[in-house]
Amino acid sequence: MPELPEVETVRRSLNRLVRGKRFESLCVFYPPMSRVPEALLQKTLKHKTLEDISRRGKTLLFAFEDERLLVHLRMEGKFHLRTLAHERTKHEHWMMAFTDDTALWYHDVRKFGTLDLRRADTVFETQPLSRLGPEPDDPSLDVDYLRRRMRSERTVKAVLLDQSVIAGIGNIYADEILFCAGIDPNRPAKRLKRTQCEKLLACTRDILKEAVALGGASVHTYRDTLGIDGRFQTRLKVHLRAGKPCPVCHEAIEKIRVAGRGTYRCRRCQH
DNA sequence: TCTAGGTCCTGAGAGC
DNA sequence: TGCTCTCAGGACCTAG
Repeated sequence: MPELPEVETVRRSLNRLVRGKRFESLCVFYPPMSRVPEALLQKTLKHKTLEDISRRGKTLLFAFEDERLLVHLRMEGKFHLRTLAHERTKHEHWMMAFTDDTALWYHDVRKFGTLDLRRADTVFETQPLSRLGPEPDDPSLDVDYLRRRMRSERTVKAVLLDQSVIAGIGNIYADEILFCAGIDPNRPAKRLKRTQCEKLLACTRDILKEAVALGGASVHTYRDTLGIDGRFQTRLKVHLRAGKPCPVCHEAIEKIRVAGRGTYRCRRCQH
């Protein structure tokens, strides 16, 4: 599933493929996916130039001059650049055509992805982006902030997955970050000590930075826009490794359920 | 206000 | 072989 590193990889690919193209039309084949009527998208974006594609958390922002098209890939969303003559396949749910007879097709087996529209001057002041916490590399994300947000009855993993705390962390990286920090995902967040918050923050930054550099992790069905696999999956130490030996102590990795999510941990290394 | 759980959705895999 | 059931999970909504 695309988390921050995978969405960042998609963003970079899309910038290479479609930046500078002019909007011609947009067709939504599965209406519940779009929070804006198709006619309004057409009217608002018509003849505007796609100047840039940026990212906030796991959301992609297509900058069409003074408008922002917000795309969330959720579980399985991916893009393919095709010609206008392409025949729609079963899982392609919307398509954005450009004036050069190319089109960006959105493919999503589970239909969880979303499409939204905001004005550039208010995009960060309105939901959903206004709810997001700092990016992992944001200087405002420091130990004091993290300790404040960890004053919760919830488990550490639930807090890490909360996008209003840190934007961009999903299930895979939450498991890897907690293993790196030696923290049990089931531990109540409020019981973390300052040194553990420091370690958690350092691991968050290190792991996400490395994952971005490697093009994300190709697990489940994720591939970037060009169909190229990421390489971070070879660095996963606990996620999807139930029953396999811990790379540190060789105890078997166990799979449990935390915050409603399948969670992998080493009982011996994580406390 | 905070938290947990249900919901959306489809394909893969297990079990019979 | 074919059917049914369960599981996977990000974000939003609702109930307690």
